[in-house]
Amino acid sequence: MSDNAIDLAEPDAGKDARPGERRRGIDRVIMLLEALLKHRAPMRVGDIAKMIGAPRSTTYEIVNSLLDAEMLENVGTEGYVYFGRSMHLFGWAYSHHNAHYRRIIETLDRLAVETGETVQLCGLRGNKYVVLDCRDSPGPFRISSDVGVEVSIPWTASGRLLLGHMSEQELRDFIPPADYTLPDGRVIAPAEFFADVATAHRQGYSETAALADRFTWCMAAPIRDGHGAINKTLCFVLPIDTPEPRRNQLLDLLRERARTLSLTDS
Amino acid sequence: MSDNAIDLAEPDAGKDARPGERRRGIDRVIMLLEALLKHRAPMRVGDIAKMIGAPRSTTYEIVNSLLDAEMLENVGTEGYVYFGRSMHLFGWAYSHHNAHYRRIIETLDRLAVETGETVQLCGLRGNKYVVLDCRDSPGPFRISSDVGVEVSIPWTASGRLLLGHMSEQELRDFIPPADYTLPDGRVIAPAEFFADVATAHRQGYSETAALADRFTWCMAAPIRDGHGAINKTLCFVLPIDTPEPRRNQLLDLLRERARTLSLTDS
DNA sequence: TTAGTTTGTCCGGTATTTCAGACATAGTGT
DNA sequence: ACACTATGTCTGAAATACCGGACAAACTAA
Repeated sequence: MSDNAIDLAEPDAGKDARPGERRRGIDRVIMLLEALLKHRAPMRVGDIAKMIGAPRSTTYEIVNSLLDAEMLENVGTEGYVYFGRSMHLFGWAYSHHNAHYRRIIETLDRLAVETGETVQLCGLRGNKYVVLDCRDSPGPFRISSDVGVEVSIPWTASGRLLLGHMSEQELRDFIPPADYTLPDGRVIAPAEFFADVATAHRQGYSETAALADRFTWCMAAPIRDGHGAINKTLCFVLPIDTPEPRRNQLLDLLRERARTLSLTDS
Repeated sequence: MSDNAIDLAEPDAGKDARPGERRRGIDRVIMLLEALLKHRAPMRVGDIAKMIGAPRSTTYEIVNSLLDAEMLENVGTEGYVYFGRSMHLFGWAYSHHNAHYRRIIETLDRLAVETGETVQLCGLRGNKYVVLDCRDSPGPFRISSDVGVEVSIPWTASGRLLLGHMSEQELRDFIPPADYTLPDGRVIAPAEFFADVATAHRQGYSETAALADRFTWCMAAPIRDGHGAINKTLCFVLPIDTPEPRRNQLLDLLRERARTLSLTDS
């Protein structure tokens, strides 16, 4: 209890964790990996068991299987486990299975080197926004956000682009109401957000200033797949005081590069 | 049958695939992911079922669960699946969970930029050698080897370093006899290999010329963990005709950088 | 057309796995 | 010393996940 490894403060905790319920090993594995990703640090088996609501004996069994497969590995002196080498290889295979993704990563690298700013590749995961990859600005003011951490869509510029294909009703159904509340307590009016989405769709880019936090100016441009759909965006995270001429210059660059990466014009 | 999606030509195929044997879902999942990694391309559910020796109905069930979790995703028009977005995130979390790995990757980048050669980060996976990450030479002669593909240890320079802590008897037990046979049919004498391992251990680096293929000169230097053990190596893959002065210069650079990355001197 | 193959789904039975709980051991704090 | 908590392993028993097989639909080839 000294460290709060378990955060049961989740609003939706215990959603269907009725005790005495038997679950499949596969589902346990999925929950375990998601829990580990959310926690972002090695965990002990006991804490994993509590976090995913599984019996300890079952958790040991599963963890040992995954350790054998190197999908997890022991870290630290004892008892802590985290993702293993196999996961790296699976993830690498995912990233490189098509030439398109490789081109995107190269562009990300080039943008970062040329501008010295923080650049991100963003997408959706379920009804949340995630950073898929990033290159942090080398400057002293490092505004970094971790790859893989789920963020409410309305907090982000990219989110406005990624939802451009949805009708207002679909948006209403898709976004959890709680996600309109910003970290500092302010609330975005849904109607305003819907208008932003429509604007982003029309303009082909999106910008937000001091939204998720007070210090950043974000701009995002869409990468379209072969069907014209947007499921990834390229994005700059700038200090809020970046002068307007430079912002515009960066926006043009971002849009041009994203257009180059797109597989359709539309 | 038009494409050979299933390669049952594996020498160890059907090792324990006695029909009528029931297996756990978890084990099926592990086998499935390994199969996908080995195949290195999207596969159809039917082919996966054959490759891992599972009933089709079971395979559909498992694949659908993994699709829901985004650990797999549909690719192409229909029926093909490959690793999904979640895998990328899990793998990314693995790569960055400690500062040490990040430093290693930065060094890899720098070495590649500075020298223009192919640089690799290598390690073991079970009793095979794998490339964990690489930066390919930008030149016209691209000697690339895929991340994650398992290779026989005796074929590699890094392998000789990674086994430095083993006794001759341990080496005998560890290496499958078939792994001494090179791709072109030549056979490495085990005694010679054991001597190489000892030499590499003593020298603190290892070199091989025209071993796994006729065109490459490989050199590897050890990255030691906090206990002095070697579980990763830094490695150059050079064209075989690289002049000796340059080779020596590169070897010095490689050894210096690997030493910098090591957490112990030993 | 027919015959053959593959895909995706569904269902009932049983071999197996998950579960709860106990246990020894180790650590912590008073 | 004590009480308390957590770890890792084992076991019996019951719930159920996996399996085999059947089925319709789609596709191919002759």
